[in-house]
Amino acid sequence: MMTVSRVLRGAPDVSDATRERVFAIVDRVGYVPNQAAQSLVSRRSRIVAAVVPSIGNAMFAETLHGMSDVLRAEGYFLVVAHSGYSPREEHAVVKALLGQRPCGVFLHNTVHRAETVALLRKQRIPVVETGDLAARPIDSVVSYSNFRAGRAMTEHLIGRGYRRIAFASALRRNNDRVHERRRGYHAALKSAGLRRDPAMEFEGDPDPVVGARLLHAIVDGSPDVDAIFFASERLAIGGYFEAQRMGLAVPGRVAIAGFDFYEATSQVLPAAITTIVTPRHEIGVVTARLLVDRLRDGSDAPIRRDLGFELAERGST
Amino acid sequence: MMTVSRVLRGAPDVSDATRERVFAIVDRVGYVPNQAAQSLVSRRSRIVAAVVPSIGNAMFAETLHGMSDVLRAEGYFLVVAHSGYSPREEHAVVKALLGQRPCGVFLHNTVHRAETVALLRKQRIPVVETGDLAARPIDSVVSYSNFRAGRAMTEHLIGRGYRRIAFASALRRNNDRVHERRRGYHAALKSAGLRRDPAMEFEGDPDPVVGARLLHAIVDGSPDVDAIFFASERLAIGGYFEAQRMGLAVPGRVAIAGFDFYEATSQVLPAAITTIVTPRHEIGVVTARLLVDRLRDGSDAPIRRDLGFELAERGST
DNA sequence: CTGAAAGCGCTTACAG
DNA sequence: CTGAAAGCGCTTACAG
Repeated sequence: MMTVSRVLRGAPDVSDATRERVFAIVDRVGYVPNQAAQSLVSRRSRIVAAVVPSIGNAMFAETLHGMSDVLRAEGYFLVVAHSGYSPREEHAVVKALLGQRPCGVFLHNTVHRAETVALLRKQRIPVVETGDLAARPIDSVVSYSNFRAGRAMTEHLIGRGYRRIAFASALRRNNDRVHERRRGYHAALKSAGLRRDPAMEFEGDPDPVVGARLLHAIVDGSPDVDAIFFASERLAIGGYFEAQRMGLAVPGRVAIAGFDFYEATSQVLPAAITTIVTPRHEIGVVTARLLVDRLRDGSDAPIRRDLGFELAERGST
Repeated sequence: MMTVSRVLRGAPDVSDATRERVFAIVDRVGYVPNQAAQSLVSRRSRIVAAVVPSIGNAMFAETLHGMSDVLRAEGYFLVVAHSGYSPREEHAVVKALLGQRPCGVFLHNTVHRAETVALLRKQRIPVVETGDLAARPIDSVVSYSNFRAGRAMTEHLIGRGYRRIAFASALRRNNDRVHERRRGYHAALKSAGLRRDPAMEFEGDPDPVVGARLLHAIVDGSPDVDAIFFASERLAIGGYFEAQRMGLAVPGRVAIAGFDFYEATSQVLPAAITTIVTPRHEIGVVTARLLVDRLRDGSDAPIRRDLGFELAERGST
């Protein structure tokens, strides 16, 4: 039994002849070691737990994809769960996942309940957060800055000569990402000497239908609006087509900017939508590498990685 | 120790006073039972393994989302991995996942290597496949019929008076879903007395840029084409905008039909794209329920569920 | 280079 | 209603 264990773990001190016999038999009988027993006795699992707000959301799915690419190659497993954007559910999910004794935890969210933070800290395992470059992460953080991205887009619009810039986003409650984008929008307005106007700020479910409704409401309510920064791509796409339906030229009558890469936005006609491209896949890859490296080294120094973003200037602004 | 075990599993035969003491202490110290030990001794894990072609693809992510909704509520965990559309990698991934001794396996694919089928059958655990209503599944199958969907869309086009209908899809190799859609296309042509024309069939990476290129090639190469059935939504969206760029009226000059729900296709102007809406989320929910029910009953009767599809008729046809 | 002993953290099955 | 014994399938640490 010990010899099989050694061979499968690639330990030295096994004769070539024995090694080959073991491999042959393992192959023939289709033996796959029981990971539960392995992790019980070795006191380390190969399970990484990931909690995202929604598994079905392509943005988060892309990051999970990146993680999976690396973890699979390194012999780790990815257990996923979603919180439905609720800190309360996040806590319940994290607690349940800890029953698997994961060797690392990934949270696509940086706003947690105090008890969730305490629970995770107590585990003494690496925890990586993303979603925003949080000022005070639980442990490590791999992200881009929503504040800087929101500011960059607003500066872009100002640079193009727009002065009455509306801001429309997903619901801000419990959503640090959106909150930070809005802070960036405010910061850019301020440095340009433009006044913030609460009547130019909107939020709603991030759905194209809502985006359409918001665009309509904004243009009707503030006829002097000359640009709309949709800090959510699904709102942007809905707003874009609503502008077409209303016969408003984009960007002639109103410029439209989005946030995040949503494939269709680069395709739409007559003008593709200017947006912020975030490194979704890379965040997953870097997170997984960081976890794997730390488990190998046994290091526990928190890591902070800003992977940046790109402002894709297109015809809509 | 036994008493704590009983209380946490909700076993009877514990006095109320003891039960309360146990809960109080468990809460205070934040005790979460080690699932590895549980599954080792009880010989049943609470892990469901899911393999999809690509985690980042929104279609598959939506099904995983549905599974996660149910599994989480029932106390199960979802371990996900992707095969990159490769049967060889699928085999490696399935084998690795079996090390977790999952209580059930989900495969978003119905074309496997013989050794993968054999390996899974040997485990004596429920296996659910989806992607297509496979004729000979490993065990259970929860899906819709790509053949019927492909036929229904082609019949729709014929019913609208189109006669020279091109078919463009993702690469067919190792992709039963696309293969079946094409069979449905052929069946509909045949019942309508229309001739199949190999020069009207195309495949390529399912990317909007490829869709644009294909539309261009089809219209140039077969000037008499009057409809294009893109059996992949990302191709459809690319083709749709390319038609606009080329100044071709849709559907006046050429009708365009898609496959699968891709949010933007319901938004585009001037005409939304006719498509097949598949029950992605429901497939996940039904799959998870089926797994949970079977584990509870101990039944091992294979189940076959056809969840159907909807043909969403829109302006583009 | 190979193997026997001990034990990871639980639950099953049995005794009281 | 409560608890002691045995053991799940492995690896660690030690002996030869």
